[in-house]
Amino acid sequence: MNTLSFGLLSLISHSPLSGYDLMLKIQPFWPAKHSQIYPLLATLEKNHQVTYELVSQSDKPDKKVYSITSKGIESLRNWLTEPASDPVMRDELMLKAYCISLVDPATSRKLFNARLEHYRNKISRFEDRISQIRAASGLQENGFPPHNSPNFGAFILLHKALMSSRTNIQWCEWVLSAIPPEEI
Amino acid sequence: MNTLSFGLLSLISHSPLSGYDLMLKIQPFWPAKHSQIYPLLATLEKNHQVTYELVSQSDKPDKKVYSITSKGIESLRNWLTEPASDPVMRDELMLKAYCISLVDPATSRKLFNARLEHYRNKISRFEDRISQIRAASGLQENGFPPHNSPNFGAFILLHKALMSSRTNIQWCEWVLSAIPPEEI
DNA sequence: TGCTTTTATGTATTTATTTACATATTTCAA
DNA sequence: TTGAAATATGTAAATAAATACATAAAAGCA
Repeated sequence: MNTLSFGLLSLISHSPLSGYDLMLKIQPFWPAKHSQIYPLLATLEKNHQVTYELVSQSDKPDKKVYSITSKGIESLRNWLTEPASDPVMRDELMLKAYCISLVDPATSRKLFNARLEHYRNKISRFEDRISQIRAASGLQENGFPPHNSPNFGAFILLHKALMSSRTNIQWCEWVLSAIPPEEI
Repeated sequence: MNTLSFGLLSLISHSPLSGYDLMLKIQPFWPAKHSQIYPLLATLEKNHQVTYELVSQSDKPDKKVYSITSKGIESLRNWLTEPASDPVMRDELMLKAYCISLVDPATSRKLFNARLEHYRNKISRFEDRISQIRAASGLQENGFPPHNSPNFGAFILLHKALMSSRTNIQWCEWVLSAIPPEEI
């Protein structure tokens, strides 16, 4: 069973989800296309880690909603006792940054401004969802959901995403401050 | 030509490097095994983006040292004008964090303490290398290498790595502060 | 009515990446 | 002196991931 399979199990452990919903929801943590997800769900079902229910929808196409089994929960508990492998980050901008001195300041600025936009767009979504969890859990300023609450995981992940985005924005702005302004 | 090929070109554009050196050097930006790198270098050479020189060593095995050609530089300049694709981050700890409420605080702590160690180990190496560049370029406190200097790229990348590591450490410590202490 | 988008699920093919297999030299430690 | 580790280069096989192919229902628009 590969990491993505455990990731799907992890999401399903919170609440039943369709393959399509899983595909959308797992993107921030472990990007994957639906073509990778559907076959893994079929395998998880074959191994009795999950079950699914066909749900007819009148407004949208029908779907399969997957739920975790007790065997699936057991798999997750076991997986959690093993150390997490190192994170893998692949960012084309890093490779471009290394040889950025080959091009003019205008070309350079474009790259970092685009990335700045990328992170700014993400940040507002994270802030909204943190507020939602705070409200739903009745938390004050610096409060956490309890460690044994399912909200704990989502809460700390949103904070990580928010902190990382803010740091990346700071970095982009710092880099842009060192690129000479375009002359007119 | 894929992203890794451009990454190799980008590193070679600073100074000639062997396949083995490239493999070691590219890890922080675009992890890759030597088995992926050697065939790409052969293709780059076939397309006249790089040339290599056989270098005999008395203390170590002989090696092929690759240098960039003017055609290679042209490829890089062209590539730099295209927008950088979105960064891809895959972190098993994020998937584990999402269902962390399934396990006891002790198991939970182990995961985050291990990750804390991971980032602390990285941070000291980055600080050392930033000092090296500062000294070599004769820079003061808040100074940058000039935008058209090859050092500019390495300098901003090291700062990004340092800033990200610090943020990740803060996040791990913040999470650990919310996990109940182990009872004895 | 025909066109696009979103939701929904799947398979086939190609590309990217990892792991394993293979070889060779030097240094260092048990 | 045998074995491990680092340096060095390569290929083969397996797995992971992306792209493309395929179908379909509903909604909204022109």
